[in-house]
Amino acid sequence: MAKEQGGGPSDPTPGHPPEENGESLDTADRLLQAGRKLFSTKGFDGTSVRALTTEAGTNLGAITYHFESKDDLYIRVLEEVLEPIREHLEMLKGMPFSTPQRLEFFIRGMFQHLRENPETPRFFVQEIVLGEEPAPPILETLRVVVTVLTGIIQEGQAVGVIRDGDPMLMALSALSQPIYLSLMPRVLAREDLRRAGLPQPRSAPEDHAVDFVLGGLLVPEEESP
Amino acid sequence: MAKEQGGGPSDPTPGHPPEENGESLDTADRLLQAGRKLFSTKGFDGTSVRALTTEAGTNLGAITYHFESKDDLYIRVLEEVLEPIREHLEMLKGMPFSTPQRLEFFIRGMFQHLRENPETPRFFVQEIVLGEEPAPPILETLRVVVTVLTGIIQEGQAVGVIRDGDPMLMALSALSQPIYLSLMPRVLAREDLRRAGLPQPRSAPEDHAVDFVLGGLLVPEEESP
DNA sequence: CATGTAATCACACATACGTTTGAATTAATC
DNA sequence: GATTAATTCAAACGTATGTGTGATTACATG
Repeated sequence: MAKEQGGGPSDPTPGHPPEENGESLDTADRLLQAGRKLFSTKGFDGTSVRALTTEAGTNLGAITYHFESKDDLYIRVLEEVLEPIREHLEMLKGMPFSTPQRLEFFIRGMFQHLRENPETPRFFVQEIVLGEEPAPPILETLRVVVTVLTGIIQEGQAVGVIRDGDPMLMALSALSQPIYLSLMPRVLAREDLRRAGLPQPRSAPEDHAVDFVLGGLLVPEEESP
Repeated sequence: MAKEQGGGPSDPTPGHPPEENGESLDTADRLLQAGRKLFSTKGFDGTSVRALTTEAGTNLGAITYHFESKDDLYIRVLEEVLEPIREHLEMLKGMPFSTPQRLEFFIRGMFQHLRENPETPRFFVQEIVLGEEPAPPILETLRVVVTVLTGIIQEGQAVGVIRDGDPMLMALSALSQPIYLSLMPRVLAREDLRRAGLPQPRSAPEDHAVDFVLGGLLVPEEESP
């Protein structure tokens, strides 16, 4: 086997250009792309190495060569998918916003990320629900998100703009809306459900989520007496 | 093969007592029970026929005999798990409650069901996220739940106790809380996350969910001028 | 007790799985 | 142009998969 032991096929120092996307990605990147697509929609166990390598247009052995195993490819995909979320949270921390503005910024940022990366909530939910325990990148992301959100909420409670209540559960409820509302409408829009008379969403989930979460967390404004 | 073509091993008219649970369930029921446990925690693809029959303490061929196939067993499990939800909704329809009372009744009823049947939300999100399309029992349950909830919300909007907004998205948000909040706290209570300083929930998710959903949907009460 | 059906069983079948192997090919270095 | 390392490839490995087969046991009814 022509492979150094370090882990992965050495750094591609020789002249690879920044890689336009579409066709001319190198094999490892095409495998990551195939992993995003297939793992997210069919799950880890529902995705075979053969399906991945076919989707990536490469050979059966490519996963073992470029990554160590199917498991390792999966973890790499997960890390790539979750990275932008933590970046978004870093931005959130450094901004001089009020509590409601922070919450709205968080929700809209999450929606934007999930719109651009529809695989994310699928991975997230799979990891929460399946297997002994979620993979490390999921746990770490969850830890960061909940910590930041809980902090924002406690801050708001101290100032009196957020209701009394368990900050941790409030954080979970806020997080639930982008995840849940980026998954469900697609399902409910199915042809047969529409024909069965199911009412369809008429407004943007994003705007609804902001109203719903702020309504659920903020102390209601009093009418001037 | 000693099996009639109709589908399933004829009705057990001969003297089966109502079946205490625990040990003395017959093979088909033990397989359904094993399916609940394994399918819900490992997914369809992650659960082998051998794992199921071993868990049920029976022979490898038992699934093909008592059900037609692994797929058929899965659908049967799904139907059994979802049935009580529709029953709960039937009760909800017939009750002379106000809109907020209806919403609270729905949320608490869902929490109770999910507490007694922790597999339900796992099946639900697996079906939403994995595969081409959710299985028929899921779609039908979803249709009923969303239809009923949307009706309640529209009714409340007509009377003026519920805010303006898309009734369908409001229904989804209400449904999201029992599902999401019956899954997440278990994950966040993990030992390593607690050691990493993650704040832990201090109150009942059920009570929080009622406050959060009602806060997000109801028109805020005005202070008397 | 004899008969017939329901249920269980051990085992075989064909296919699909993730990974390994070693040769063939490509691309960079001297 | 020769040498070397990186990558791709076809084929094979051993194991696990879902289902089928036919014999065997359990049990109610005549």
